[in-house]
Order: sequence, then C-alpha cells, then structure tokens
Amino acid sequence: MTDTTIRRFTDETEHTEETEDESEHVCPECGGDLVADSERGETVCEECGLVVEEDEIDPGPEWRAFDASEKDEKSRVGAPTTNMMHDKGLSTNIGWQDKDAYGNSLSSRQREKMQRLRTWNERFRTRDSKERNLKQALGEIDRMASALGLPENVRETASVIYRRALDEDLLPGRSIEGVATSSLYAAARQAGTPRSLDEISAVSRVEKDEIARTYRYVVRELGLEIQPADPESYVPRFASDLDLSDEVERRARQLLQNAKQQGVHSGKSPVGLAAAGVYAASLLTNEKVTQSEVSEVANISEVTIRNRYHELLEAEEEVQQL
DNA sequence: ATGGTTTTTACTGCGTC
DNA sequence: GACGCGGTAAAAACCAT
Repeated sequence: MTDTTIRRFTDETEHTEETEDESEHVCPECGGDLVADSERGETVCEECGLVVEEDEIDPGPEWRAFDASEKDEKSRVGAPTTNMMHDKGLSTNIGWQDKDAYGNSLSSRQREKMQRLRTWNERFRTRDSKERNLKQALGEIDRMASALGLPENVRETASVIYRRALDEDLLPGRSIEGVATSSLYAAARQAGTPRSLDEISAVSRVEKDEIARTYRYVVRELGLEIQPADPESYVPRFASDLDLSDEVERRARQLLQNAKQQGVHSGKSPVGLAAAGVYAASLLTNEKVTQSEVSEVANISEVTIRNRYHELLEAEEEVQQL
C-alpha cells in the first residue's frame, strides 16, 4: 500500500516541476512538447517519440570524498537498517501483494508458487537463533566485501571463518558485526588481497578498536595462521589508483623484494613500505607522483613514505654492489 | 601497566615554477 | 607565493612483556 502512496506523491511533484521550467520541455528535433514518463525514467517527445533523457537516476555515490578522513565520514554502504526486525531488514522480503514488478496481477499458478515461497522464506527467516545469526553475518560479510571490491573466494573464506567462530561459541559477549568484520579482515589477508584496518572499518559498522580486538581474539581461538601482510600485495591497488604504468608496478615490486632480502622491513607497516615502494618506483621511472598523492591513496603519512623510501633506496644500492 | 619501537602531527627551511 | 620535498621534535599509537 505504501507503494501506491509513494507513486502518487512522485507523480505530483513531477507535474509541478514540469510547469515551473517549461522552457526546457521542448523537443530539440521537432519542437513538440516533452512529457516525463516517470515509470521508465525517460523524458520523451509527444510528437516524434524522441527519447531526450534516460535513466535519470544517478547510480553514483551521494557525495564525493576528497581525502581519507572525509571518506570515513561520508561512506555509507547498503540499505538503511531497522532494528524493528530481528534481521534489521537485511534479509529477503516477499511482498504480500500478488503483483509482479510492473503491478500486473499474477496467474493462479504463480500465486500458489509465491505463497509457497513466502511460507518457506518465513520458516527460514525465523528458524533458530544460530541460523539467523549466521544469515545476518553472511549478509554483512557480503556487503562489506563488495564495498571493498574483494573477490568471491575471500567471501567464501570469511564465511568459513565465521561459521567456525559460531560453532566454537566465540560469539557470546561479542557483536555479530564485529566478528563478521574480523572474519572478512582475516580472510582478505589470508587470500593475499589484504585491506588495511582503516579500509575495513570504513565500511563496517564497528569501530576500528573493536575490530582489532575481535580479530586478535578470533585468530587466537581458532588457531588461524596468518602471516604479516606482504607489502607487494598492496602495490597493484595503489598503482592503479594513481594511474601508474605496469613498469612502475614492476619496479616497486623489485624494490620491495630487495628490501625484504636485506631484512629492512621487519617491524615496519606493510602499507607504508608498499606506499614508499610505489613512490620510489615512480621516481625511478620518471612517472612522477607526489608524496602527498601516494599518502592519500595509501592512508599513510608523508613522513613515513620519506623514511621508508630512503631505506628502500639504500637497500637497492647494497644489492647493486653485490 | 610499562617500555621500546613505529607512525603521525606540526613546523621549518630550501629550491623551483 | 604556492608547491613539492626534506628533516626534526614531540605526541600518539602499537606491541610485547
């Protein structure tokens, strides 16, 4: 029923807009009047049928973010949630009306089918607490993974980790969100496509501290073996964010490998090393990017980049002498 | 909690366009 | 004069103990 009221409302606003700026509503082809077809999201000419505007809904983000802190503030992912439903409205919903997406009535056969689906959906939704728990967590993992551009296999791994945590009763006292986020963080690192804690917490509803705490706990309790992230795994992402060539990427990898051999990298943040590697490589290949640009995409201070990239170049020299 | 290490913040000076 | 870069000192964050 809300459907119809909303439809009516938008129709009305559309009409008022139309009368307000009529100069714009003339067909460029034949001069005929234009009418808005709100159902199809098009504006068409009454006379010749020319479609003037299509897909007027902007699918892009609501805001632009210019630096890391803004990105943190403004990123908002997924549908708004309600606490009114046990699953916060994140699960599948099947409408009660026997109408299809265009508002046409369904055949009796289809109606029966929908009725069965409704029944089953309801059963699954309210099965038992663990099931619900899992469902929400998996939905959450999926949401965050796609927001971070993580591939399917990472989501799989994250799901597995979460299931294990659930089986071993690690959940009590911890939030579903937190454990789900930690699972994803762990999975991303295991898969060699790590995301930094900052990036993760940007799309999670949980604070960074809690993610880190829960992550440590989960890793310890499940005995997951996760080696520190390899700086090289950040390189491709940074390089493409900065529109750098493959050459730079190759160079950066090389620098990082040398550094690794020399043991320069222990104790240093992998992200910082990667950022420095990319910066140094951009210098060596005359495809200059500024330190601040790199620090921007890597979420690392310029100072750290400076310190690291000196070390990288030193390590490089030592290798040359051998 | 503590101490050692790393990263960040803030500021300053230098050279270049 | 704004910008990119380098360096430094002090604060903050992180980590193992």
